[in-house]
Amino acid sequence: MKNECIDCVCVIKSMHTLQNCQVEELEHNHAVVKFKKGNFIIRQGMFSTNVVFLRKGVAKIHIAGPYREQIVRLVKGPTYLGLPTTFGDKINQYSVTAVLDCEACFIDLNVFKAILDDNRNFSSFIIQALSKSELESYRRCANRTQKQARGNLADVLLDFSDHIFNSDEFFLPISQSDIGNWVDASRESINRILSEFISDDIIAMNGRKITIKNKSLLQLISQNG
Amino acid sequence: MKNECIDCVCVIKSMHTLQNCQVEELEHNHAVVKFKKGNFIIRQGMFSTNVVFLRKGVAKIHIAGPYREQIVRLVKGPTYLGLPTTFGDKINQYSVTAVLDCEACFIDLNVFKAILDDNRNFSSFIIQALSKSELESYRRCANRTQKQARGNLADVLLDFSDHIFNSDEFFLPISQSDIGNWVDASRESINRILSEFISDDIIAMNGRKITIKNKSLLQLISQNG
DNA sequence: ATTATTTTGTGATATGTGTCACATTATTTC
DNA sequence: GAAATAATGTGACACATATCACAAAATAAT
Repeated sequence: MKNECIDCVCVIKSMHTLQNCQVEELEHNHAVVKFKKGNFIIRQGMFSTNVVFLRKGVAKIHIAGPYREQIVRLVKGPTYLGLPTTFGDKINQYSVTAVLDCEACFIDLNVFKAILDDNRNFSSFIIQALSKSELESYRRCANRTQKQARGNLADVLLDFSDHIFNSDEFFLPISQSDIGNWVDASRESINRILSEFISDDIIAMNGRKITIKNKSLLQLISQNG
Repeated sequence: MKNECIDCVCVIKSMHTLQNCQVEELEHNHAVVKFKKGNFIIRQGMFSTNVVFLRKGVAKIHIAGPYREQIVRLVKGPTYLGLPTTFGDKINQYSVTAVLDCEACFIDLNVFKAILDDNRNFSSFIIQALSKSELESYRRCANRTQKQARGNLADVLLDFSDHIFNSDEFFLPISQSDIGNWVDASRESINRILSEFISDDIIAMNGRKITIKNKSLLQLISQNG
């Protein structure tokens, strides 16, 4: 358990000025928790005084919409999870659920803030992370609304392949209805398009195992709606 | 021109620790520029070493999508404009266009960063602003995708009335096609729904002047899709 | 003022996808 | 390992909205 924080990516990245005493303070004010897939890591509406750092695993961020839960993004550790939720309010503004087994580090908010105050590199690291994240949501917005289901599903598959699993062969971590919810399509549409992709020999499916067989065509579909 | 920065909302908010020398440094490293409606304030793809603070006016943030420009949000001064764009990259990642006459303050990025480093209150103010902004985009995402055109248009009208103009009577600052683009509907649909709202006596229109006549009904429509 | 351009208004039609319905697997759960 | 629950497959159909096609206003440009 020793030196856990030292190994944390975000700590490493701002190591040059994060003093040993600060690392130690982190060390004594955090708790590493494991989550099996399907479990909540952060729950909308709950009171919280922690910052959460996702060390390992994949999780979905979802928020209560007017009718149903809406998945807004999928994240992969290592990354901070609860920054936007934690800074505005002490009540969590969205939920995070593990879609694969996860390991998360809960840091006391006050300790986190104190280190943020003491350490300019750390705070600028956080500012950059938040900025990137917002940019990403702009891009997603532009993509999702302009493409139709085929293109968005292609995007999701490419995202899994390129960013989450770094392989052309992977197990779908979420159900088809979740994919549908995420890209704003019905479960049935996702299913139909997947079959279509299979019969067009773009992918192969074996249960939830997906093999991308024609990536360039998939990229084309992703681009052309 | 003196004491311009002192009057800036963001400066005021972090005044307790922003030292006079810092304000002065801001004072000497910024430029206030006026924009007529329709003009670019920030242009995607352009090199920039400034942080932009929108002092007055209303502007739209839009980003190049796969097919067309996509409006992602409307903002009203006073607010920072280019934070996400400026921190990741020196190339602007999206555009901002004045939809009403605007007044923006261009601050040198290095000066801004230096003050950020020196001033913990200021940087935590920025972190909070970014967090809020990201939260907002989650919420918008959940709303837009789950509601249909009527509900989204109702949202837009309420947003104008409640947040931008603070009045039940206002001039639409953007065209119907822009509204359509923003809420992911066609110009024609927006037009038809507006007519519907008029004949249902929910709003009145006189050119671009809108009068909300039945706000509670509008709120109902906003909630129920 | 007169032309050019952008916005708005409205029908007719096409179409992508949602919804419903039900059968068939997988996967939990006890 | 049986029962219960959740996740898939796939057809038939409905429907919200996009698209196309023009006409009429309203703005902007010369």
